[in-house]
Amino acid sequence: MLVDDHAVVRAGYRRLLEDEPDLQVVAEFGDAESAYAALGPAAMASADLLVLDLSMPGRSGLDMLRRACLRWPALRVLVFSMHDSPAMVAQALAAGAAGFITKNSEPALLVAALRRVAAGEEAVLSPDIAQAAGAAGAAPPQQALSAREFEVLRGLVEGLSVELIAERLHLSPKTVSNYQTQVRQRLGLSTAVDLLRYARQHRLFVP
Amino acid sequence: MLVDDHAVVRAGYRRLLEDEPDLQVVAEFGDAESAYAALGPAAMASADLLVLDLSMPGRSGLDMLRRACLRWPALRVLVFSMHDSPAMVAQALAAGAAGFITKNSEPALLVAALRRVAAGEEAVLSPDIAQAAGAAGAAPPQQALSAREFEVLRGLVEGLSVELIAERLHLSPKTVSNYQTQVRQRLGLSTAVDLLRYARQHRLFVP
DNA sequence: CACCAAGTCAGGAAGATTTCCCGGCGCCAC
DNA sequence: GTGGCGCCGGGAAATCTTCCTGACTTGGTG
Repeated sequence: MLVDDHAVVRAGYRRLLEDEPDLQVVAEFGDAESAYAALGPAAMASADLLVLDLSMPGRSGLDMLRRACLRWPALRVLVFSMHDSPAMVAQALAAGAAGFITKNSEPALLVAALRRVAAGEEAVLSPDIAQAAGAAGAAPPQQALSAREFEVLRGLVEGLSVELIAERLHLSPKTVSNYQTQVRQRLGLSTAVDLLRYARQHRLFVP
Repeated sequence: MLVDDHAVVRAGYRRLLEDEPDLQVVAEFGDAESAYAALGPAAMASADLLVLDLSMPGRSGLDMLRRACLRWPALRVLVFSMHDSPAMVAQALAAGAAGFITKNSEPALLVAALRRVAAGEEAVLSPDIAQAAGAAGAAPPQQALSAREFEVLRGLVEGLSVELIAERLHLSPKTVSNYQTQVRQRLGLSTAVDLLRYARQHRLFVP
């Protein structure tokens, strides 16, 4: 199954995957919600792997990933994203992804990664990510963030108010406010502008 | 549907609208929250248009607009405000409004604007706003800021705290705080992140 | 299985900030 | 001069942040 909001890109690597005799695309979706809705016993029976792009409009792809892996533990997901920040990779793996490949990887790498994920391997990373993660292993300040803290940070960086974030995550504004405080002190940032600078430097969310 | 916190004004143009045989007011609200709460499938079925005053207590007008348009993409909103700053107009349109009419427009203009919005037209502006927006298109809108306001904006964009800015400008933190409020209001920006985005878009201070 | 550590969620209370409203200055223009 | 406008901040009220606390769920671990 493929999930990617960019139809052209999606069609592109669909073709690419179908050139492999042992790979077959049985479904594709343009947004996380409809993909999640389509997950069910039937889908689980007919599909072995899910290729997921995280950067999609609307609800966070990360969120969909989390929910999907929770609901269908047998699901094997390979994240296929344009992002390459260690923080994003860490979040994706923690959310239940079995691998993470950047979109500027070689086509052969995608296929290879898919086979490794299918074989049951965990934490399949493209080389560029593996080295970035290695470098960040020494000083990964933002890996200290929990899933929720990360989501709140995303909202803040997008310029959403605390209330809006609370609504999006179905939380009390109070809780979001508390998370905000935690994030700020974990990251050692005082002003909101510092926050945005930090996110930009670490290429966390949209440029 | 009408949303305006000033009951008298609301009743006034309600009458005005109901003088038109093809227009009918099916609901009205005095604050953004209750209006937002009332939005639902039933409301969407019975109402074609929403006339919204942004300047309501709690700064919630824009937020409500954003949330409402997010949740109900089919919603057609005409903002009917006393404000006419290009920044505010831009913000409202960005938030999802289909039109923006100032409260000192001719009554006939409101009716005409409503019909144009109902017909599916986007960015329906009253003449005064259209010309203000046009002027702002050529001349930078941030020139509406006074020197002090500009300096405070710079400090904020640089990520300085209110105290630091006050110290740099030899002012009371209180004064800086007040300027901050003014700047945000003039530019129609609510969160600090919006502020930074604005500065970046207008190439204000070199990042 | 008991147990602990960590994450999630949110309320209360105290403190800090923002916002709104207001008044006093000084400057410039008409 | 007088009215408008920018500058500067005080007071009061509203709002937000911060810190603390507690309940509940999860994922290991001995």
